[in-house]
Amino acid sequence: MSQGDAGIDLETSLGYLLKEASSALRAAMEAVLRPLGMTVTHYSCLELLAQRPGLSNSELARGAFVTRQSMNVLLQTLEKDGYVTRPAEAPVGKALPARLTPRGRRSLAKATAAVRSVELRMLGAMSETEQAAAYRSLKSMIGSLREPGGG
Amino acid sequence: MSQGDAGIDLETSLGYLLKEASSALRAAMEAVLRPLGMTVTHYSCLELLAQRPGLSNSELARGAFVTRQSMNVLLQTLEKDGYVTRPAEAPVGKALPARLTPRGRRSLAKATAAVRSVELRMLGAMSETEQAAAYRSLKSMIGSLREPGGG
DNA sequence: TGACTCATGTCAGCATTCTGACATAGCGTG
DNA sequence: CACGCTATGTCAGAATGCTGACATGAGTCA
Repeated sequence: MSQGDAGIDLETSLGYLLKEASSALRAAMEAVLRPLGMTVTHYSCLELLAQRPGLSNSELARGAFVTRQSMNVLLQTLEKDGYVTRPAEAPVGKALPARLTPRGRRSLAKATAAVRSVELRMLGAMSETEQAAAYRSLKSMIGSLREPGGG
Repeated sequence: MSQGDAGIDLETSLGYLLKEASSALRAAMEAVLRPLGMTVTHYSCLELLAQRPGLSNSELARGAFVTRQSMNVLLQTLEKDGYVTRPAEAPVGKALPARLTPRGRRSLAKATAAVRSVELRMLGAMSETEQAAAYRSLKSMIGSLREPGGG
C-alpha cells in the first residue's frame, strides 16, 4: 500500500484487534449459551447479581454495558420468569435492589460452567506471564480511554 | 467474596475486561466520529475499502464484524450518498466489488484522523514492550476462540 | 423552607442489527 | 451435461438496543 500514514493499518491496529477479539468472545459465548436459552446480556445480569446482590437496575446496566432502559426490559422479563426479585417499594431513594431467586441461581450455575469453558479456552492459550500481561494491557487501554481527552 | 469458584469473578475475568475495553473503545470512537456524522460501522467500511479496494459486500461484512445483510443496508446508503461505487453487473460471480469515490476518500480522511487520536491515546498509555505484549495477547485470544472446541 | 442538581425507574418511539428465506453464480464430481 | 455444494446479493419480518422524555427521591446550599 502506498497509503503510508494516510490510513490506519487494520492489520496492526490495536483497536481493530480489540474489536476482533471482543467479537470472537461474544460469538463464543453466544454459542455456549444458546443451548441454555440464554443471551450474553442475560447471563451478564445474572452473574453480576450473584456477585453483588442488591444491585439496582442502573448499576446492572453499567456493569453489563447497556443502557438503563435496555436493562430494565431484561429485568422485567427475568422477574416475570422468576429468575430475580425486586421489592415493590424502594427501601431508599428510587433504586430497587434486585436479587437472584433460587431458580435464577440454578440457571446461572449452568451458564457459568459454559462461560467458564470459554474463559479457560482463552487463558489456556497463554502462559501465566502472558496472562498477566494481558490483564495489564486491557486495564491500561480501559484507563486511557476513560479519560475525556477526545476533544 | 466467599463465593469461591461458584462464579466467574468479574473483577479478574479476562473476558469481562475484554468486553469493558471494547466497550470503552467503541464509546471513544463514537464520541470522535459523531461530530463528523459518522458511525463506527460506517467508518470501518470506508477504512476497509481504502486499504483493500474492490472488497465485496460479504467481505466488508466479515471485516466489520456484522452480517452481510447489515453491511448491504449500509453500502446502499453510502452508494446513494456518493461515498462508494459498485458496478451494476458483477465482473465475476455475484460479488460486486466496491470502491471509494473521491468524496468517500475525503470523508474518510477526517474520520481517520479522529480515530487515530483514539488509537494513539491507547498506545500512549503503554510502553513499546507493553504494546507488543498487548498485540500478542489479543492475537492469542482470537486464535483460541476461533477454534470450534465449544461443544 | 425552597430551589437547584443529580441519579433513578419507566414509558414511548426510533434505529440498527439480526434471523430466515430465496434466487443466482461458480466449482467440483460423476 | 446433471447434480450437489458453497458463496453471494437481496428482500422481508422480528428482535434488540438506543435516544428522548417525564416524574420521583435524595443531597446540597442559601
